[in-house]
Amino acid sequence: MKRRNTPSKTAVLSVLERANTALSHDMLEEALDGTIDRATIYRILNRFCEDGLTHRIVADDGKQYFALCEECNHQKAHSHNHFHFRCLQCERVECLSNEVSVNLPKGYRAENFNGVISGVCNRCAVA
Amino acid sequence: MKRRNTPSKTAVLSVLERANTALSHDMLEEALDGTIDRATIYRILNRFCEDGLTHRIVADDGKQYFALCEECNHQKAHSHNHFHFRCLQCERVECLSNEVSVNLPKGYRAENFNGVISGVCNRCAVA
DNA sequence: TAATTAACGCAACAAAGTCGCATTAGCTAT
DNA sequence: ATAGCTAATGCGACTTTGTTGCGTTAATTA
Repeated sequence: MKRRNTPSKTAVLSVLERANTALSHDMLEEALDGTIDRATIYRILNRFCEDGLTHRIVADDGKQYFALCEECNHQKAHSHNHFHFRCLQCERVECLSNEVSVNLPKGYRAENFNGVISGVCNRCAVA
Repeated sequence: MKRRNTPSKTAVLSVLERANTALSHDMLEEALDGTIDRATIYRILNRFCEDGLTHRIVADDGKQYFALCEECNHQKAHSHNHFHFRCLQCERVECLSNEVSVNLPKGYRAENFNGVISGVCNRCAVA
């Protein structure tokens, strides 16, 4: 099952590239002017995650956000141990550069790290 | 709008007390043998969160988990800056004691911390 | 250029959570 | 005790988020 290049895939990718934030499905759908079907967008995003092109963040609003992660892209063993900040006002979800290490109790094996801090970003704080 | 003591509220509270893990809505519903209405459970849990009795964790499965936090209970200014571990096998969600401090960029104001690590817990790892 | 099959669009579905509304039942003050 | 106020409940409908089945379309490759 090799991947194919389709206009939809290219379009989603370019939206993700232009935004330097993590995007939710509905943000993408809006950016794409509703030209691509809901299910298709979800499938494209899931494929991106499988291929390690993007990573998935589940924010405290319960929604999935997708961000392409350049650093992790080339090194296959990606850790993604960084936080994301979600602004409650402008709803932007951005990566925080801080790498965080949490040491688990003995015998625990980590598979996925999901850290989100929500609040007000500096742009919205001044306004 | 003062709170009232009802059997439902007491029941939910006692289930949360007995479990020393965070529980999702459906876990509670099951533990209560379906005696309490879905909506009611949700409302009780939301009230608990408002009152600072429990805190809400949104895990990477997109579901809300509720845990009563004894330490934070008495001190009103609760930070909750600790991680939670969700086992992909037994589905238990437990608090990790490590307090984590993430320093945000200048001008950012944190309102909520939501850190979840999923993987395999020590009980399930041996099995 | 034909064959293969990944990707698409559409529709239906599932799960999680919320909300409106009529009814019930805690609390409080008589 | 008891009457009155209104918080809490149960039911149903609804929204949102995400997935899946299926028939069709189109990207690759030989």
